[in-house]
Amino acid sequence: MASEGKGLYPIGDVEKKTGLSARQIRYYESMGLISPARTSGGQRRYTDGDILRLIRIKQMKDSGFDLKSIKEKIQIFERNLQELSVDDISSERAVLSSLFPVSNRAVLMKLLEKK
DNA sequence: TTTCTTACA
DNA sequence: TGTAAGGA
Repeated sequence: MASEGKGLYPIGDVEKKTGLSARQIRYYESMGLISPARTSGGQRRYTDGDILRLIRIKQMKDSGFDLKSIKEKIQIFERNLQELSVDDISSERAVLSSLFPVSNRAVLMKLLEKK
């Protein structure tokens, strides 16, 4: 990739890593699903977390969910994630890096639970 | 060359 | 969602 190892990637790298078009990535940002950083020149810079988030969005999109549903799910997921105690999960990274793992099905259900 | 915004034969 | 235009 153009910026391997830095931890921040331009949109071209994100297209390759997520399989989403730059058009879609920018559109999702306008819809409030992601908030990438900007360089002084105005170019977007995505973190690994942003990319993981986009991959989850793509999976839900491919599963037939509309953007509205996806946005709600992610907001619920992340709001609940902040409220989870260390008793439920080993670490936040473990959850973020695992795209709906079967081994953590119970925790996943808890994260997606509507409050 | 890559990315950005705006706009739609 | 894709793509063209025009600038950075």
